[in-house]
Amino acid sequence: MTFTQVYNKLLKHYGHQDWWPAKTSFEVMVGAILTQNTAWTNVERAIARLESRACLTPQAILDAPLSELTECLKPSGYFNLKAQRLRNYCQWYINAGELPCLSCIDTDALRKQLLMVNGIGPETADAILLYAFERPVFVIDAYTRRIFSRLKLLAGDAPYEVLQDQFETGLQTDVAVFNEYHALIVCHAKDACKKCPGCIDCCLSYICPSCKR
DNA sequence: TACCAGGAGAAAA
DNA sequence: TTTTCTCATGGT
Repeated sequence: MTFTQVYNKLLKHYGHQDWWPAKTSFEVMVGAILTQNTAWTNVERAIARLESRACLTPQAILDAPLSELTECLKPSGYFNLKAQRLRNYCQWYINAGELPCLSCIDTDALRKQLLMVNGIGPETADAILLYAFERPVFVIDAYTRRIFSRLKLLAGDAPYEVLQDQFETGLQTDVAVFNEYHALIVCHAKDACKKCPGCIDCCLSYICPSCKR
């Protein structure tokens, strides 16, 4: 099976996902940081708290007392860590001139800048690049490693950039496809057999070796 | 009760 | 250089 064939099967099975679930590009950025090792439902609560306190702008996040910021972030877990990471990101974002200036920067250069912000790793940087800046970069997450190593399309333990390169060369360079594909992978992973975390359901013609479903 | 969730960075080996 | 530990809440 090829990357394109998997994509087509997932799309046919689950339909369009309409990602990223956010009202603004800055909200996408905030969500990308808050979702680190955290279920999205908890991130939604934290974002709602930020919004209710008018803290959903970069300057408001920097101006808010740390205690208020951590209080907003509590539902998403790691609140002390994420408060600092969010502030680091907002400081960089404002200094860099925000969306109008950053939109003019080459994707590779922008990615390097993002990775220099403490708290922004490869996956978070790529989620921001793809879903907020609409750049054609493929997001590799734990689900992608698990599913595609089981399909024997990837080596699950390979470095992040190696896997990303394999995806990007195996697909047409298309922001819309990269956007949809990652969303479908997450959707599929959540839908997979609950008794056997990580197994792949029948829509990919794979029988879980543990549960024999 | 235990485990997992849309990771990243620091510390230890 | 690679592996392990820490951060933390909420749902199942």
